[in-house]
This record gives sequence, structure tokens and C-alpha cells, in this order.
Amino acid sequence: MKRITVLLAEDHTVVREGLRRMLELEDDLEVVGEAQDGRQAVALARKLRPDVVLMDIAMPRLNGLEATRQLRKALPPTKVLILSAHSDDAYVESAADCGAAGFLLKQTSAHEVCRAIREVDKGKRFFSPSISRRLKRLNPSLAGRRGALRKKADRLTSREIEVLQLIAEGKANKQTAAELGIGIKTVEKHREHLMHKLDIHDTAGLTRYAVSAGIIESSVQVTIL
Amino acid sequence: MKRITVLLAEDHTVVREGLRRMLELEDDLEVVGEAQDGRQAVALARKLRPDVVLMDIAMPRLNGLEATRQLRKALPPTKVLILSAHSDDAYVESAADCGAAGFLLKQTSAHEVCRAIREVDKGKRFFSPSISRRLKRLNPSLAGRRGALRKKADRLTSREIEVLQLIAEGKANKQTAAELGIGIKTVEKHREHLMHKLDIHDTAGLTRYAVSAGIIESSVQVTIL
DNA sequence: CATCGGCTGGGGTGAACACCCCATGGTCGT
DNA sequence: ACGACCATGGGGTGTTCACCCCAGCCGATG
Repeated sequence: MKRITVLLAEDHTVVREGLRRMLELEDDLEVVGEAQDGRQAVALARKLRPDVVLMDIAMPRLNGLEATRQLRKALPPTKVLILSAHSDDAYVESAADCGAAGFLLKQTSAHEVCRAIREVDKGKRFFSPSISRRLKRLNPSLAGRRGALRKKADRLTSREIEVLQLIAEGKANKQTAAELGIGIKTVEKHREHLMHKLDIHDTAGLTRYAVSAGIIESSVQVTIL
Repeated sequence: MKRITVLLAEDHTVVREGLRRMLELEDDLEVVGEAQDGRQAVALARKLRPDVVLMDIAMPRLNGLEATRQLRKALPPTKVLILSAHSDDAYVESAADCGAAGFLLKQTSAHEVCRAIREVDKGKRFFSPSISRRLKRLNPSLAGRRGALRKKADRLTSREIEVLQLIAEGKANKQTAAELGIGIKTVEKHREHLMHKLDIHDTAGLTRYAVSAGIIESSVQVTIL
């Protein structure tokens, strides 16, 4: 019998360890890797090609939603199951847009998490009951793709959101460039575009925007240990 | 040998279950109960009289800090170990005020959590390293063992808070100086003191601090992401 | 096929900032 | 009365940033 390979992406170590234990109790599930942030999750997924990625949303360096978008693009067969503590409309809404196969709340039991992993591995969708209700309320048509509603011109690109998060985390352009493996001038360019699109022309404003948009949390722990 | 009895208070089921598994791997620890919110934690602790309560902060009905205060009053011998995802100053500071014996971040490993439980059971205090640094900054007397007196050592002055707010609002030093009717160099000096006291050395970090400390709101309404 | 947008770069300039030195008053509490 | 802390300043130096110019490559879209 083929076991379902799972990659854990969760920045809280004790939670991640607990999740691994819970999943390892199941014979048909195999945790093949652990990531501490979104960027690491994308990198590990490319390397390990797991069947399912169990992804937290609030993570340093690259948040789970953006990581999901990149992952779905690079590895279409890999399913992403969002596991979030919160169920803000913005989260639930964009989780579907990002191509997530499911959305679970951390209030869910481990048993339910395992069940969800098996379902999404089979190609089905799986949402926590409260999430399903919310989805119906937000988007009765269920067909997704309401991107047309937003102004195309002012919408941030995936790369820009990525840079925005790093700015809000306090990274200098040089650090951001190193982390993304691109040149400083390019980072400056993204920063410039961000400021123009959002009509916010200072770092503090960008940071407040990132917080209120849920791209980061106000109490990010950048320096652990 | 007597085992250390532990009560878990954590509203996220899957996290709570994972924690239980991790603690049960240790021979000297025994999970005697689980609470899904602060009020239930207080009630169960009164009934079960555990040695240590592992308490999350963000919980429904009654938050972990207030629960800790009530618990310490009703059951002085019971030690409370805070396990939080965030390390906002307000949390850390009041955790000590509430009589918590320790403060861990969820970034901590399970091994470290077990160690902390044993330490606080023995009557010692236990803080995550990053929390210790923060405590020293907020209140040096508490950093050492059993400093009961509160000394306002490195707390921000009202002028500094004033400047911090303007920084977080995106004002440049020149604007701030004009608004406060003082010189630019003086503003720079306040900014310098802020960075030193908070150990935060970038505008984004100061802004996040101001948001999490309630000095400003991240009030921008957003639909992106 | 051609166009458009996104991502990637380089140059350059002036402003702003981080971080060090220094000093002068004022107000506390010991 | 003395040190401490605070607020107010000046000088200087090196780094970073905001904002303009320029361009090539690629993928999607028409």
C-alpha cells in the first residue's frame, strides 16, 4: 500500500512536532519533511515532492497563502491543505484563490486533519464545516475567479507581496535581495512599484498596510533563539 | 517516583492533542486534563489540582493571562507556564504580573517545553531566551531570580512614545520636529533612544511594535491578497 | 505575430536615516 | 548636594532610501 507523503509547514516548533507525532500514528501517512516558513516550504516541496503539504498561514519570510500560490504553480499535483488558527474572510477567500485544496481550523481534531489529508490526496476538496458555510456566504456561485472585480492595475503581483512582507519584517533592500536571490536594484524597483500602487510612500505605512492586509502579524518573531 | 501532573489549556484542538502526545512521551510527566478556554482551565485546575498548568494566552471566554491571575489566587502552589505564539511586550509584562512561573514561545521545541515544566514544578522560573532579553529591557529587576519589586528602568518616556507614534504614522524626522516644535537632531535622538531601548533597529519593526502595543491602529482597510 | 505586463538589471542624485562623538539645562530622588 | 534621567541641541560619517532615467527577456494574451 502506498503511503501518503506529507510535508509540514508550521513555524511553531512545538506545534509542528506535535503534528508530526499525531500524523505518524496513522499507518497510511508519512511525514517526509518539516518547514519553518513559507519559503522553506516551497523549497522542500520542490525537493521532496510530497502528496500533501499541510500549511499554516502566519509564517515568517513568506506567508502560507503566497507559498501555496507558488507551490501550486510549480507542482500542480501537490495538494495544499491550509491549517490556520483564524478564519478571517480575507484568509478563507484567498485560500481558494491560491489553489488550496482545503482549509482547516486549528480547532479541528487530529483525527479530522488525517481525514482531510486523505480526502485532498484523492483530489477532493475539504473544508472545516464553519469554513464551508463562510465560503457559501462569500461566494455562492462557488466557481471562484472573482479576480475581475478588482482593479487589475492596482493589484499587487505575487512578487510584490513577497517583497512587501520582507519590508514589513524590517529587512533592508540588500537583505531582501540576498534572500530572494535577485539584485538590489530589482528589489528597489519592486519597492517603488509597491509605493506607487498603494500610494504609500514610507516604510511605516507599508508595514501598517501589510499588517492590516494580513500579510504579516504585528508581533513577528524574526529573531528566534 | 512522583510524576508531575499537567493540565493543558489550549483552544486549538489539534495543537492540544499534539502537545498531549509530546508530553506523554516523557515518563515523569502526566497530562491529567485538557481545557479549551480560560474559564474551563480555572475550573479544571480547582478540581484536579495539577502541579503545572500549560496555558495559552489567546483563548475564548477568558484569556490565559486573566485565567492565570485567578488561578494563582485560588491555588498558589499550582505553577502556570504560559505558552504563547506571540511575544508582545504587553503580554510578557503582564504575564509576570499575573504570577506566571514562565513564558514560552510556540517556536520552542517540545523538549524545551518539558524542561520548562520540570523547572517551574521545582519552583524555578523559566523563560524563552528571547523573552528573557525582553524582560530585561522592560524590567531588569525581574530578569534575575525573584525580583519582586518593579523598577521602571528602561521604559519609554512619554516624549519617546509621542515620537514613536509619529514614526509609526510615517512621519519623517523633519515633519516630526515641525509637529513637536523641536529640532531635527532632537527627534533623531529620541529615535535613537527608542531603537536602543526596544532593541529594534528599523522603521518597520518600530511600526509593528507601535501597533502591537496599541499606540496606533493599523487601520487601513484592505481587500488585496 | 505583436503587444503588454511582470521580472530582471544598471546609473545617478539628493534626501533621509543610523550611529557615534559632544554639551547644556532641568527635575527628580537619595 | 550629587548623581540619574530627561529633553534639548550640534557635528560628522557612512549607509540606505526614493525617485527618476534607461534596457532586455519571457510568458500570456489578443
